Amino acid sequence: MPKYDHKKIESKWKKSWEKNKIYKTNESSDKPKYYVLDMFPYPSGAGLHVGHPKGYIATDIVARQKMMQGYNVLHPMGWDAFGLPAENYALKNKVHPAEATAENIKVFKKQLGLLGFTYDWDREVNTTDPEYYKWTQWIFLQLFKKGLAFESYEPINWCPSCKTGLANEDLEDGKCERCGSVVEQKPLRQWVLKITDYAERLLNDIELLKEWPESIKEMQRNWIGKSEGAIVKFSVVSTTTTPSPSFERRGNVVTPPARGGVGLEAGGGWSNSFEVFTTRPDTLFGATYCVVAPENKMIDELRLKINNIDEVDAYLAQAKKKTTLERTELQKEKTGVELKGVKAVNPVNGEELPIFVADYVLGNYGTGAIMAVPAHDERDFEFAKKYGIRVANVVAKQIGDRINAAVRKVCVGAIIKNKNKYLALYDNITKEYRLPGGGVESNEDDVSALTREIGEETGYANYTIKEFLGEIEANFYALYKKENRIKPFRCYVVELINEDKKEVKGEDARFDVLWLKEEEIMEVFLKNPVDGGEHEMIKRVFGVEKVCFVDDGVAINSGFLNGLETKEAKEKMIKWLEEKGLGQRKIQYKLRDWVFSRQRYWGEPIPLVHCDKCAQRKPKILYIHGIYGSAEENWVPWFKKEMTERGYEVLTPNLSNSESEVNFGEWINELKKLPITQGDKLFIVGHSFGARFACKYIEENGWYVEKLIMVGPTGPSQNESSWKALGAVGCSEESIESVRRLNKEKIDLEKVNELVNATTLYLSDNDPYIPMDVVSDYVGLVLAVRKFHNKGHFNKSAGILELPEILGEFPEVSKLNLGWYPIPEKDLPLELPKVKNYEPTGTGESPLAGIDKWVNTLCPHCGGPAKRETNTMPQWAGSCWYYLAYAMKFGSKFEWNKEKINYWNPVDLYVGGAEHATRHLIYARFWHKFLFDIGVVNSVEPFTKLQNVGLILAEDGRKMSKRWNNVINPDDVVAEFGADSMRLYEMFMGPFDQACAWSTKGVIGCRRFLEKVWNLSLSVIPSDPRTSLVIPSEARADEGSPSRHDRDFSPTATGIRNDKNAKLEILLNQTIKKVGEDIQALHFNTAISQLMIFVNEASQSSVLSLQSFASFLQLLAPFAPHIAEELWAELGNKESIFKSAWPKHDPTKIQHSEITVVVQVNGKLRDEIIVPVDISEADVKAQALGTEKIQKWLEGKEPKKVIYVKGKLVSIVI
RNA sequence: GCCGCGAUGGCGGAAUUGGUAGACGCACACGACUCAAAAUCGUGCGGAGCAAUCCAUGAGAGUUCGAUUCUCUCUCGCGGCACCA
Repeated sequence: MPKYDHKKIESKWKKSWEKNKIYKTNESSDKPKYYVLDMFPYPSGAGLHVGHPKGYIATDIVARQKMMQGYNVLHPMGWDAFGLPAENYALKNKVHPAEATAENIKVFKKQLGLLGFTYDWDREVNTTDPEYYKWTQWIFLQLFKKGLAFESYEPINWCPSCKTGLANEDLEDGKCERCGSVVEQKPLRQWVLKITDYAERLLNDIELLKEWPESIKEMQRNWIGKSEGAIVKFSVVSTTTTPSPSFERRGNVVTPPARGGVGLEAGGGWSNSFEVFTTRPDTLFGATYCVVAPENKMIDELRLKINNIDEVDAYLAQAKKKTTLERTELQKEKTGVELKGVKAVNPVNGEELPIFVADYVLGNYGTGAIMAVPAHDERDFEFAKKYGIRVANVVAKQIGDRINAAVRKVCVGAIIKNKNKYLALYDNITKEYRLPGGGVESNEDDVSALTREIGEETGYANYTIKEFLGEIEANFYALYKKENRIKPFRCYVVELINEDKKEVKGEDARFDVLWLKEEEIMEVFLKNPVDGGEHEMIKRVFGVEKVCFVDDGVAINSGFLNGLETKEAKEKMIKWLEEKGLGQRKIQYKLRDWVFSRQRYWGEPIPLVHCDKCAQRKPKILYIHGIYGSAEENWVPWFKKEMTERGYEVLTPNLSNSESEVNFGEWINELKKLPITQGDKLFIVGHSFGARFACKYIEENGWYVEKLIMVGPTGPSQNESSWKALGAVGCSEESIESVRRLNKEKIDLEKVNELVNATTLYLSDNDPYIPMDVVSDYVGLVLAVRKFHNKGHFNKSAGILELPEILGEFPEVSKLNLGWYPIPEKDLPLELPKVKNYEPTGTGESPLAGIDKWVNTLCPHCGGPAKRETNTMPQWAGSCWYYLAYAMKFGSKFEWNKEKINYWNPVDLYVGGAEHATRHLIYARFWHKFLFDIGVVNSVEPFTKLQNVGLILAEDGRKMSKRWNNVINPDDVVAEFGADSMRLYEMFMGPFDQACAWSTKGVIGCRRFLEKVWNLSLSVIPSDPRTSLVIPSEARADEGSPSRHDRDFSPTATGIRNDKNAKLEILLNQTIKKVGEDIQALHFNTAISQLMIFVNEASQSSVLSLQSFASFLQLLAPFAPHIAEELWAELGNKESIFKSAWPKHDPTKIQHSEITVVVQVNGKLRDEIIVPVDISEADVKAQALGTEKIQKWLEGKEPKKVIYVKGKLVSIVI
């Protein structure tokens, strides 16, 4: 047999596998499915280095093992090919990005091919393929239709070098993640995805991700950044007496939105309130000033009331110039300017507080304004110190538990001063700080007690008592004595005369005497968790609150909150605010909406069209009243006024209310006369009978409705008592009969559901006509149900003349995307036009904007002239759903085949770099949840198990990079040592998820191992005939019977049966067990180590059977597929090793009949004994005690205790 | 600053329901084979000591018969977030 020639073997088997399509996967299989996925690569021009394939090797190993274990395995590969680098490369080299990408993919594919992966290339996907991005666009359109994509003009992060807007996730330290340029804030029209609507679910469902690394989950939690707190409303008063001139806008001010914050009074007055967000509503009494962010529009609205507006403007201009980077990184000192002439009124105590503008408050978090509580917030504290603002302490440290506290005798304590330092004692036993002092004995006065204590505890003898600070009550847990205490504590200031001291003896020697500076001693005591009165003493000596206290504690100086712990105080304050209408509970997230447009060429076109004419049309609300109802009663007039102010057109037809019966046809006819046309943003509110009728109307009309709100709707669940109640208020029999009739008439709820984007149902617990049960009448609709208390039938007889809750159902008009229409789905994909000039413009316009022929189109709605959206999607779009695409591929096309998608979904194992934690992995989870919501995938989460790949560093320990000239190319490694050696080495380097430096010597070590295997085969496989051992594919290794084989080389037949043989058999079984388990756990390094142990042992023992060697090859096959396949064939097998069944270990053969038990004396290893495996505890103990060595260690003493750990050790305690 | 993770021979690393620390590989040393070298095979390989034995898993303490594994404090390194109220 020839020497191990990797080149020959590897090319031979690659061809064979390809030809026989052994990796071809299909869904028609009765085997269980297993979906292993790699994060698909971005095909860069540089090609692969050895680090890239590490993850692919791991998935390949798992895929091959799973195949052998009888799973139907999907292990695909594709290309994430849109994005800036390809475009930049193309620009530089004057080739079209499509061509450059195709070229790069070719190189990548060839490189990957060298490593012998199991990809089913028939399922290859490429995000830049129009057939692929047809579906990226389709998903975007679904998001658009559900109101989750909206047009925004807020300033966004703009990279001046990449010339495009970026999402929050695309920044690193305020710099562009791609090119490192400092990002600017630029107001820009853009498309934004409302990922924040999913924030809560993205956060909660992290719980479901049991098999994700904890670190990634933590990063996602932090990124989502949930904070619970409250919104508090502060009113603003003017302190200037000069009457303001008639209101006039200055400068280029954008019309303020109606949302939150400051509103203008109708008469053109000035703003009179603003809102802040806080997580510490319990500290409201401690607010001593307020801060608004420079971006906050209230400054403009207040400007006529601000006396120092020039100074403020200067600050705003300066703040605007600062980049995000400067605002965060160069944050050394906080700056700000007071808005003179106005004051904020603290709602809880009416105090007038100064208002500042300062850029330490962010415009895009919370409300862009804060209440500042310097005593309990580090940042506010810093700012307050700088500007000399009052600090008001309203939270005290939580001290002992009063209930179980022992009242102690009067104590004295001292702060000892020496020059500018102060003395603190550090207790080495309890690890706490305290001040010298102690109890006053019955025969002492304060001074003698103090003198005694200072002497005992510090040793100092020469000092004068300077000042008595008064008595305080200290309530605390005394660690040293382990009890709760309350003590009257009398405080003195003492000054040292000189440092002469006596030795400290006895119990008091446990103290270290520390001399601390003012700041240090405050730090030590004000932050010390245990406080025996020191906190208060320090405050009295140094003046109040020079250190701010941010922890939870007990409310003080806080009116009705006094004495409550932080948690309770928060709750009580929120309740108070809500009752008074001065604020409400609020949950805030750090997660920002996803800026989804890029002003570049190489991305998916956004499939929307804008029609100026249609944009002029207001969104419409159709209100349908109930029987005997009208549009002039109940809350309708109020509602009409409110919504008209918000920019909606509210249609409230009075429908014919015949005394005898309602004529559906007539109602429909009357509604058809209303000025509503297809394509209008239409909202429908139906009350009572009007609600059910609304469903009927939608069904017949067939137009798309943004939202249907059903208030106390009639339904088949209404019963005799509701009819009676109706009769009682004078409803005629005929009318009741018509309601009954419509209730019975079938409404196609499924169709209604398709036409309506969202449905909400309002019910009241004391509605005389509508029982809560009507919910079940509408289960066909995906609806939100809101149950109200005590609102009757939502009419004037229940006293309902306003229904404030309903206002929240309607989005701001600016988020309704007026004038925007999706292109019809049948026209997808909207292909990226082929152009000559795809350079970014840098103006904020996409290069596509310059192609008139492409831009100008017709409005899908009115048929008039319209323009296409010219921004493209970000690189992350295509990767949000690619794992589904592999299951959707049919030839060169994709098809949303739910059955096939759901066969594979979710991904069982997903392997990739940790750098995607807060981008791809959040974006993909978001899209997946959305797809679940619209019913096109069957799981809430896309990836069951996630595994991070550790980086491979260069041999010098640095990152592999052209710059350092330390890149190792896999092609070279494969050529020199073979793909099998490289695969083996990359898995052997260390723990899979850990970074590790490349070592060529290490590769050689793995190569040597494979050569050993090769040589082992020489000694095992008889040279002739070659068809010596065939293991049928369905055979299990552990049940293979000798009769199935052409020849029998089993140990029994050859007559070799000895110790060595049994030993090797046990080792093989152990190896089968360990390798199987280790692959499962992705502990490849230890699996390989076990394989090495087996080969070392087998090489030396010369009793290896063919059968055992075959099992070994099966274990090796996932790691080193080529050599394993070659030797497998040498054994005479006609079918691929990957069609064979993964070996199973024999549980009776993993343990030797005799085991070594070690004997410890007092925890130290002293001897070992060899005993039968089934020895009894008594016997093993007796034997252990009996050995010569142990007898020597016992020195005749009786053992106190003998512990036996089964099969491992005996521990003797003497 | 906050959050998370980690620290074991000359190097990569193994061992955690607490039970023989250093598996496996690399490097190194010696020996065999060879005229010689490479390759290969064999032996050794944490430190100290002739040895018995002692010391050793970042440092210090604690719990335990017994700690790399659990608890506390600290140091260093890596990753993430960073004025998010």
